[in-house]
Amino acid sequence: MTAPLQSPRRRTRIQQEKRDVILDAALDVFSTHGYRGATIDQIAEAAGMSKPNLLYYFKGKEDIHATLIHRLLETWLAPLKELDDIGDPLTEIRSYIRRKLEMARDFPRESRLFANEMLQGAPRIMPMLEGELKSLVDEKAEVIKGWMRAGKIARTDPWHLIFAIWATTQHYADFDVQVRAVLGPDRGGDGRFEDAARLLEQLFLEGLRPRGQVS
Amino acid sequence: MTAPLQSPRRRTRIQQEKRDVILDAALDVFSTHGYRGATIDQIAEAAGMSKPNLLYYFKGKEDIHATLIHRLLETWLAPLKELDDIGDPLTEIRSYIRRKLEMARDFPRESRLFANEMLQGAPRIMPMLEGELKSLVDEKAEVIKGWMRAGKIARTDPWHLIFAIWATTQHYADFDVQVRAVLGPDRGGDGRFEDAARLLEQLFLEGLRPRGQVS
DNA sequence: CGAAATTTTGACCGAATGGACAAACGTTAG
DNA sequence: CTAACGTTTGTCCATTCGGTCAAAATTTCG
Repeated sequence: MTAPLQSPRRRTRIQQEKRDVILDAALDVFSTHGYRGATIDQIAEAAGMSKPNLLYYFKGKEDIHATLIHRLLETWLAPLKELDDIGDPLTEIRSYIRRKLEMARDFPRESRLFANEMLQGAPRIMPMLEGELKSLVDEKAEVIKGWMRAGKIARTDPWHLIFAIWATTQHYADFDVQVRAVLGPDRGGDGRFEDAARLLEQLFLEGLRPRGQVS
Repeated sequence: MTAPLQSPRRRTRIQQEKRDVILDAALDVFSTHGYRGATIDQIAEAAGMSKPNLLYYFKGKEDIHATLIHRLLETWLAPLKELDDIGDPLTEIRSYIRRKLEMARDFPRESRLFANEMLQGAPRIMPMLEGELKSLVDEKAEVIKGWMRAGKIARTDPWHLIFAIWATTQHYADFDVQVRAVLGPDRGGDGRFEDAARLLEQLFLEGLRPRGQVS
């Protein structure tokens, strides 16, 4: 009867478990149908419980989605944060690409949830894009610029470089169906991520190899 | 009273016009909310007509969406088809990137409609992906392989190379909000496509510059 | 055990949804 | 003018939607 939702501390272990089950089911539904296309009934069924039961754990559709988005963003920016000023630039970039590609492989639903939000015009996370995300990217762009000034990598636009890394890696989560369909049953298996990694490493590392100007 | 829908030939000019207005409105709605998230009322309002009036021109929601998808696919594959065996490989690839980037700039809604379909698992165009698209990509991959064998460009996986071009260019349509937000009001203006073009050309052309093996 | 708290559910509600229909409106050619 | 055809809309319908509620079932704990 009492509402277990607002209190900062989740009480029972059951509550935490059920919330996780719901969020997992909701991630399935939201990531494939978007916010408006998803229904609570669908989520409830996927979570193996009745709709009122689900609404006992979450205030409503919006609440579930917000929780999901919030969780997502925490892990989403982690790889970029790790991009470090110390260490060999090209190694750093290769590591970043690797990490992003692993995320596309291991958390494709999260990637699609994010993509859906973008396609809809990011109505729920616009402030975060203009705030936290922009700050982080600007900061890392400065790091990359430093590498360019030092002649460690070729000069180019750091922001668009980051976009290119995002685009190419997330593509394997967001457009997974297309990738599989085009590669066919033979090459579309688990090996596609290694193949992608090879191509992307060559592309970015060779594309960024320093040349020309002397430091 | 008579149904003007099924006959292959559209009769009046009014019918053609109204259908175009509806499709334009529907493209807005479907591309931002996905199939399930879009509503006929929404489309009708965006098209400036009543719902029954809209349903006079199209059999239903499915019909509108199918027409839209069908139209989209015709123009979507055109750039890749133009990728030609004749001509300098690097120039061909640069042209292809340019064309794809122009499409992201000029037809972002079409790109988002396609992206939405992918996120949903491509339920309505799976056969086309495995058929027409795969054939075309396989064909062009052969062309690219020829260039590699001839030592014109560096050896790499042609399929994933194509994926990388798709991903990076369509990113500017599908993730437009994010790109704008991160670049900020100053750099997020119209110039972002030229900046993107520069980065992508450098990335792909330098990343693919032939080296090592002699032909 | 048994009482209190937690969890689950069936029934229900108003609003929105995709769609049907016939009546009304407009246009045009004889 | 008017009959025929094309176009538009108000009304209606069954279903689904997000969400509520009180009662029932279950768990927890003294």
